[in-house]
Amino acid sequence: MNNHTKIFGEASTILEIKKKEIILEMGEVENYLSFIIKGSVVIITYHNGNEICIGFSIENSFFSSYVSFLTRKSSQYQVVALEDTTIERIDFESLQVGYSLSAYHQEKGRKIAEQLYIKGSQRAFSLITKTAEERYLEFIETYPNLLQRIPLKYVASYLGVTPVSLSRIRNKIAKH
Amino acid sequence: MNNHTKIFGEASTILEIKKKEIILEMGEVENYLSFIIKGSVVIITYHNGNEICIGFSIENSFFSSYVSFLTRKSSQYQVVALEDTTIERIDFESLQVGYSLSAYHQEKGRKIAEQLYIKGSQRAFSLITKTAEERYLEFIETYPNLLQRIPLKYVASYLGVTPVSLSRIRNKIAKH
DNA sequence: CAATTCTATTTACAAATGATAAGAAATCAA
DNA sequence: TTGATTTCTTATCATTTGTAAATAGAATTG
Repeated sequence: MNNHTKIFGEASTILEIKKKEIILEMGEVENYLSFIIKGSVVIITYHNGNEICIGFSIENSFFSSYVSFLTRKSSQYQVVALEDTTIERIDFESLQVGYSLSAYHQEKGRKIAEQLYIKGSQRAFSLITKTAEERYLEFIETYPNLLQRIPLKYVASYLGVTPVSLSRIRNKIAKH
Repeated sequence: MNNHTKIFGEASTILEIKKKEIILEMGEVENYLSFIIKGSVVIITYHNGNEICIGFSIENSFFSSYVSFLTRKSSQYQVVALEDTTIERIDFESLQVGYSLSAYHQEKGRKIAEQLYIKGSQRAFSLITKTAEERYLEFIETYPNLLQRIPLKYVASYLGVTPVSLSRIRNKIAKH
């Protein structure tokens, strides 16, 4: 990963994270906007004792507990590395300094917000319009081979179903 | 509405829309980012012949078929006025010109994207973590008295259930 | 390598939601 | 206002999904 050109410029830092390492705890304020150079992370929350997967990010995409980052309030989510992962990240203050320096940085910040909006919006669209089975097939399209890289239980809660239900869906599809 | 200070400045226009009027057709490219001065709009799509409500916007909030607006691709959504509505809106080109003129405009654009992200993200969170009943109660909290202003069927599909199911939920709540 | 822990599947039953149809209530338009 | 249309509720039955428990399979750790 030596040929990675920094996304955020000088103010950012490169970080290596081991698999299963917690990048952000629930309740903390998210202080970073991050870009994945290699690996994958999952954003999780807990509800009635169940682990619920809010979203994944893989190489060449941004992640953050972004609402916490934007609002400076404590995060509803935990962020965990699913594999050994390398990220580039910039802290909130440095980013604001960047914004204040130039329209270029403002534009970059806007485009990241827009990109994250598009991703989140497609998620909500799927949850509303599609069945669990359709969402599973869509997941496979969107994240080819991620299925082989991470535990199924995350995929299940990401799709909004239990692991048991996902198992039934996979079984049904396999029978075609 | 004469005391409305323009959000987008000179390049924007004020528009009055009658109830039930279609502001954007499905398949068209969204050319505006809009701010509601008075009234409400609903963003709709159709799936398997069913009308599905993607989201509402009410006075003092922004709306757009935003993914279409950002990507310049045809809109998956229709936008309709739920009541007689007054909006201020700016077209894509003018907004880009604004962006190119100053960091101030870039910042404004970024903040709108962030605000829309936060709204969308809370939606997905609710769909994943909450039951239909909980989402209904949350809806009432988020949009007090909107229930009295618009047809229930939109609320149902917004919550991700059928009108029949919503009716059962309301019945159950009323019995407490 | 063995033991332990974590994941995934399967089954049986319960609960929630969907589909359809019928009728009541509300809204709209002439 | 009156009739027509749209919206909302209720009932029935089918389907999906959830819960719990048992088991099998993987992965991890010492």
